[in-house]
Amino acid sequence: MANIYDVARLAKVSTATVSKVLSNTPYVSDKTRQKVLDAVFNLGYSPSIAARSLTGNRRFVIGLAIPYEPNYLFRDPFLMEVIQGIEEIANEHDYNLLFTTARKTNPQGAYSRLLNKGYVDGVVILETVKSVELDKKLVESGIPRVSVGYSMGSKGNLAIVTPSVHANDYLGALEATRHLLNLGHRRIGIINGPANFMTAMEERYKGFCTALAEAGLNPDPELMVNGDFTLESGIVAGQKLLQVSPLPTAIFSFNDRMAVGAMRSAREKGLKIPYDLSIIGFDDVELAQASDPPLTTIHQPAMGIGKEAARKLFAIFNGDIDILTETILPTEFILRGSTGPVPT
Amino acid sequence: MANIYDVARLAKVSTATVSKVLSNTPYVSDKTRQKVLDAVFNLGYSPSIAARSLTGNRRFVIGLAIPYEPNYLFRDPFLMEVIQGIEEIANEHDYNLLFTTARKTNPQGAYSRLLNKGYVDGVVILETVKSVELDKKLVESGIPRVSVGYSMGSKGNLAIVTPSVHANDYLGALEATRHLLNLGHRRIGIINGPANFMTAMEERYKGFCTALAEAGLNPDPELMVNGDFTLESGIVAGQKLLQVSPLPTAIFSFNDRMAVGAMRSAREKGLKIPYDLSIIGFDDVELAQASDPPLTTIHQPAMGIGKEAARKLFAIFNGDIDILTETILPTEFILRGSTGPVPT
DNA sequence: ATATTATAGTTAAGCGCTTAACCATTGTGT
DNA sequence: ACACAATGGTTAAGCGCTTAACTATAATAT
Repeated sequence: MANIYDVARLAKVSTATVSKVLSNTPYVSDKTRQKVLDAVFNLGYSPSIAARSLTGNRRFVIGLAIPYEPNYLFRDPFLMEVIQGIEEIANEHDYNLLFTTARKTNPQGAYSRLLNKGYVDGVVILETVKSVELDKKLVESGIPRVSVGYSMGSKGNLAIVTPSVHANDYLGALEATRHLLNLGHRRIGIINGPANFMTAMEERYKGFCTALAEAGLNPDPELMVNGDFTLESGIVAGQKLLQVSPLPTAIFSFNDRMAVGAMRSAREKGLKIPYDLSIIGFDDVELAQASDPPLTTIHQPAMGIGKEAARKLFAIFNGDIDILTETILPTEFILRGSTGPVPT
Repeated sequence: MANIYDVARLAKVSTATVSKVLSNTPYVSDKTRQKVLDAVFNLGYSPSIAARSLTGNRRFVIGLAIPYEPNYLFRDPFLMEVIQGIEEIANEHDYNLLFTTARKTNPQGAYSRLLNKGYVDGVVILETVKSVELDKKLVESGIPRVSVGYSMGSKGNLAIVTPSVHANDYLGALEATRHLLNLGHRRIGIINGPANFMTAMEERYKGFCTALAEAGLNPDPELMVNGDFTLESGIVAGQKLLQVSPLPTAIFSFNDRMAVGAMRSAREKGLKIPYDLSIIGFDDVELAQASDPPLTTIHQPAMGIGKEAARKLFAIFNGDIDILTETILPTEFILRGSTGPVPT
């Protein structure tokens, strides 16, 4: 494997010049630059990050801190799309992604590697409430970080400690609920995420409540069940909701997969969607288009969220950002076939 | 952040001794060992991997070489599950995963980073035919590698150059096709992957042809269309197949997502599944259970494939494996509701 | 014409670690 | 007693890169 000396020798320049060319430092003539580039090409040279890192600079790796069990992560198309967005921008900058998922066993172990200076230049955290602790460690370590989700600041009254990117969960849920209310629904079941799992779900719940309040309604605790975002949990949740009496006429699921699960339970109960029961989801993943009927849902710009988060991280690297920002991306109401007027 | 000199100073020994203690080299007295350990603890010291790597040792990172456009990758639940399996085992060994996807622009660039010594200890390749070139480079670089898919050896008559792990695509497809044939279907459309994309698809096609041959049939070129694994491409493929005359009575899609897409086109054409048209998929991803009717399909042990691949890589690290092995995992026929007797 | 600045390149120190080569004890067999 | 090994520890080179400090030349201003 060629190193920088080989390149320098072949191009008949010093290693410093090679280094300059590679890092686009000015004050290198086009001729020299070309010589170096040719040598790089001919030798198939690419710098060792190990050595690069040692010098105390960039590692060209950004960490992805995932406080989920990998099962959650990899099965969740929404999360995957977020990651795709991150990867997209990272790649533009010639960066690689380092994955770290949480583990029941030795949960802090994986993270400590992330925090270890020398591993990554920055971290994108996929937020859950559980990440607060990680957050603290990151703050201490001083590693640039961005949260996909809600920074601590938007939670309690703490100062914002982590710049964050997320969709407008509140408005999205508000709109979803209003849609159902406009269709005449008054008993609306909701399928929430795991209790105390993430702020986003709390925001959606708030949006839901606000819309109800607008219609002079109060949330009925009997009509809320928790799932774990999987389709299976949606089936169970749907079954639970469909044995409450009087029956809900609509279900608002906080993600699409559980919504599709609920559709399944409804079908098994002989209910026709949307005639007997309306169902609305959240996220707008591929599954939402594939279901039968296609799912009315709230679109989240998943890829955009990921890209935004990555861009923000790079902006922090460059020092050209107030790092305490919170970026909120709009959601979009997507009308498909799973919602209809309340049955008479 | 403390470095090894700080530890050495505090423990009143040389850095060499600290290094020995940390790497469990013999010939250090218990007393000295303890002094060093105390110093390490008090300073919260942990060695910089950058420096460690420079010296030519382990990086605790394995690379994931993904010769797909990220769009393919992240939207493919099957691939994601494979990766989850890899991640699972990597984590057990305290390793992290480094992602590298292919790019139209500068396609070799991303990889060269992977190959760069100093980046990763080993590589898992998600195989496509396109990866052959990468394969060669990896062989040259001598980085331990495992392919999820077919090694070059199982393709032409080349010697096996990369240990590999994959499902028995041939038998899976054979079984799927036999199932349709047993139901009386004689005109079977197939939705293949992108042409010349990966060996796995060729194997499935072979299995399909063999089953046909058993029934005394020949594949009809008109009844094969290519998709790109997405649901959308499945819709298009379905439309194409459903305007061939005489109409196929069954469709075998080489993955589930396209199968569900084809179900959509069938529905739009007013065909009832499985009464007017049988559809069978491949993979058995979550979507297969969620579709209506649930999809009959061939189960691939995606997570198992990933785990196996990772285990194999670690075995190579330890030197306790004949690295030229090919591991084939069984598929399983999953009967659900999308296939039925040929319409009369 | 001279001083100044911009441009183009080099030299060499050092990032934090591992390890071969070396030195200094202590223990063992004869 | 002495040679010799086993044990416990140190010194210093070097991994491949970046970058501050420096030199040299060309362009521009005064």
